[in-house]
Amino acid sequence: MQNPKQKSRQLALVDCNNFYVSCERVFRPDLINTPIVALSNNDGCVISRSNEAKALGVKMGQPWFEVKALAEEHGILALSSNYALYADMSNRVMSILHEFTPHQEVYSIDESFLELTGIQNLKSISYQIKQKVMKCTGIPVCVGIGPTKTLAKLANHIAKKHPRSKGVFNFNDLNESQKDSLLGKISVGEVWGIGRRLSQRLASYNVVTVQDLKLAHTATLRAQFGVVIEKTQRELCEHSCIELTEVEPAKKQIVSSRSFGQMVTDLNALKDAVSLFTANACQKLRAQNSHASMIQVFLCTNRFRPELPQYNPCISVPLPQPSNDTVHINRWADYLVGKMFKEGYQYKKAGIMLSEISASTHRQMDMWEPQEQADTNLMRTLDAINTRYGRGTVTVSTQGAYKSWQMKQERKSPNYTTDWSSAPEA
DNA sequence: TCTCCGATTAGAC
DNA sequence: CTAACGGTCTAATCGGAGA
Repeated sequence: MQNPKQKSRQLALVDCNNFYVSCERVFRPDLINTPIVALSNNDGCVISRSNEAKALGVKMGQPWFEVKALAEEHGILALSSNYALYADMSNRVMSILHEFTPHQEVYSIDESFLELTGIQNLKSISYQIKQKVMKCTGIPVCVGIGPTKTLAKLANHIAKKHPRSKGVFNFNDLNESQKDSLLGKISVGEVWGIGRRLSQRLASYNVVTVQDLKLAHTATLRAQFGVVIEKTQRELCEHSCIELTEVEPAKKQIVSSRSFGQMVTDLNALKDAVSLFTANACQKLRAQNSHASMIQVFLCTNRFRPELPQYNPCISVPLPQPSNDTVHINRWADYLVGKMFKEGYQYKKAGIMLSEISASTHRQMDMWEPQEQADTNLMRTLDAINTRYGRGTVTVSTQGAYKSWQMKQERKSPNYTTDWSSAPEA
């Protein structure tokens, strides 16, 4: 029996356009019409493109060195990613969206689902959302509305793609035959949850368009592709199976790792790098009020250079008791790096993973090992300073090895929103 | 045979 | 001049080990 309330559900997916690039443009309005891209860590790959850059054929995820010639030819400007800036802009956008409904799921740095069920004149509300976000943050967004998350996502895709929609598309406004014909024109790969591999495999079953997937034989689909796709199909049929998650669940594992700007051969540099990763991972752990009881540390050589000797060691250790103390966990991490390290390899990446994560509240305390209290105060202070003045302001130790592994970021914009000294001169 | 576990796969952004 | 290719996270699934 279908719940009649569910039928009239109105879910919006608000997605920022070309988010990282748009953030950069807020502080560099002179770049409004130039083709620009933002690069991943180490200036490795293109991860955000302005419309002009897309039009010139720059692909998402493309390695920068492949794009370089094209970029020089057409004057495409590349910027190193500035996550402090993007996170800050994201927070502003998300809090504005929150003003339109109490029921919001912040799905990613640039997307939010909003429950708008029961609200009248959705079209006008959607334009108000767009305008308010633009006015208050300078970030352009598109709004897609549908009866399920999957359809809201698809509606957003349509809003982005068709200029006539002016950035807003409501799937619920269509009649049945309009829906059929529209879904028949969109390829399955555009559906949330259907990636490249699945699209390819689906094609061999003659499932090519969204409409094909909607009408596919459910039992076969499930047998061949699993439960996830069955949910997706139901969502396309307007049966909501994926709920709004308004409170972000605590992470079950926390990884902090990074490729280095250069190859690293020195043990102390590796230890230095891992100690910073450990500090970041532990801060995330404390931010969600958790403790971890398993830590894993890994080193990697450069897999893109198969002619060089390869070595990718990885050790995990269970902690005697759960911890979120940077100093404590770093002692283990440091020890593990030393244990795994072998001369004669050029290391390109390292990292730490914290797992077996439990809530701090119901942590088993070991009655024979008191102490701790002093350390948690230290950690609180550390977090406060780093939150106030930026990540990495205070770290556990670094004897200057930093520069030998530091990320390559040759094209970073200033920290406009988090650093006074970066503010443009009046 | 059942269950548990780690590794692998696929997807998102 | 050359070499240069991200980082997190989750859920499902699979195959082997052990009960």
